[in-house]
Amino acid sequence: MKPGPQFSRNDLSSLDLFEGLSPSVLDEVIAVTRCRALARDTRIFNQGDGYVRAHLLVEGSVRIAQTGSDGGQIVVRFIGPGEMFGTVALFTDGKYPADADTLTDAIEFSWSETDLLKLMSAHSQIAINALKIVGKRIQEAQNRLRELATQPVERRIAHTLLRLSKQAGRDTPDGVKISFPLRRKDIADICGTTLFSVSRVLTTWEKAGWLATRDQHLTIAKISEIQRVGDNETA
Amino acid sequence: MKPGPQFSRNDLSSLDLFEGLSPSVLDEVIAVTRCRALARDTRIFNQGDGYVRAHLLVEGSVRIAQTGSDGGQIVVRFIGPGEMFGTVALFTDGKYPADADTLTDAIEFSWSETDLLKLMSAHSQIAINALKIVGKRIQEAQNRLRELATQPVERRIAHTLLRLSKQAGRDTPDGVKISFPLRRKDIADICGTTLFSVSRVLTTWEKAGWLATRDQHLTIAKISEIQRVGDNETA
DNA sequence: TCGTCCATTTGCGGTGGCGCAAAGGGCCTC
DNA sequence: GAGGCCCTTTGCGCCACCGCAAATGGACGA
Repeated sequence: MKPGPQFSRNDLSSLDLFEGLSPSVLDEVIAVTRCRALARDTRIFNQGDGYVRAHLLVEGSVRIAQTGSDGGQIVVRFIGPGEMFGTVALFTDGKYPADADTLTDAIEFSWSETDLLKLMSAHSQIAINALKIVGKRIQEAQNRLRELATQPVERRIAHTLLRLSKQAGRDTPDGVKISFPLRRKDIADICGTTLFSVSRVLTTWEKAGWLATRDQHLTIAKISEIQRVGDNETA
Repeated sequence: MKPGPQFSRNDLSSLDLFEGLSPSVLDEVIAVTRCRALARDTRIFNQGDGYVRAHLLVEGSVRIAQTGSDGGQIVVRFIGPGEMFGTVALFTDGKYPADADTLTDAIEFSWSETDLLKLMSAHSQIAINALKIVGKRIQEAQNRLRELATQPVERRIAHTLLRLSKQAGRDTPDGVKISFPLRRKDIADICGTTLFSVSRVLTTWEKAGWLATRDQHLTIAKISEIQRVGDNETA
């Protein structure tokens, strides 16, 4: 195990990637795990970097964003505690396809490509678990593609908020609070529009009392209303 | 091996999914492979179907399309010989996320979820190969997302044609011919626009002598021009 | 308490591309 | 060879959405 905050088998066994592994295998994993603490607004890796590792966020939040050869940018996804990131680069061309930045102070585990490959070769369960994770990501990406291609901005924003509250929502007295710090620009980059359009829509919803923004954090008071906008065609 | 056209180890060993396997393992695979011949315009599986198999197209072409709860439809991808499809459903919720239709007469291999899972558990190389395949798909999906979110229709169409010619292009005296039968509507559903817009753009390009449509097949005479439209911002 | 910085809001104008309707144009069937 | 079917083209009007500029509003630091 490499330097960093302490952790135990339990920290790993609860993760999707290492589900169903015996304690001795977990120990093997731990032996090659690197653990790091990261400050807020740190670039973890750059799009195009060649020295690839698989990452797992233990604590905090991370934004994965992709920039095109023109300036065009999208947020691929936000990462919360317990989620993997930077794994797509593994086993393909060996280059990260996007940038990763911490939005808060964070703690991550990571593994080198070769170490992880050895682990997967020896323990196919890990590879199968990884397939499950990547499969879900693909489904999500395909749904976003369909939304982007067929639905108007308002619906897309609604779906984005619903997805985010499912991923990182915490119940509070005021409603469901999304635990990522979100700027308008971030939301725009997720659902493929401009921060202006997002601002207009969110302001409307805010005035209607459906949600509130405080301190770069969104709290949704009336999920059902958002859901209605997302589903129904007659806004 | 289940009934159907004959095939041998060689047919499998050249496939990405079974790369690097020993002959004896290939025999194991063959033992649980189902092979089918399919007529043109056959529905292979429906979005939402629960009885899931992993598919591999040996010959012909298949369109994977997703329909939303509203009528909105997108083409997720076209499948050519040697490519896998319907694999995302495995290991996730066990339901196909899209429809699959043959565009031509076709031959496919397929495996049941449980058989494939057994194979992967026993031979981690298969699982790792699958990860590579799925990883590429995710990268492609992310690139499409960015394009859809940031680029105007003309550029998206250009990129779509470039991708298709890379995937299924064959050199001919007249240029690169895309071996899928493509209707305007298909192209529109790939790049998130309407068949009208596609028609307008393609007509322009056709008049410029950059490409030709014959018999539902596209032949690109001047790839470089298409490339220029795709890359450059000043059309 | 004031000034600076950053994020957000809001107004206004322009337009890309959608939507529909109607007119071609192949191809197949009878 | 006449009719029907499907795909495509083309014209026209319109509207959702973008793009910019300027105003507003906190948060932070001196």
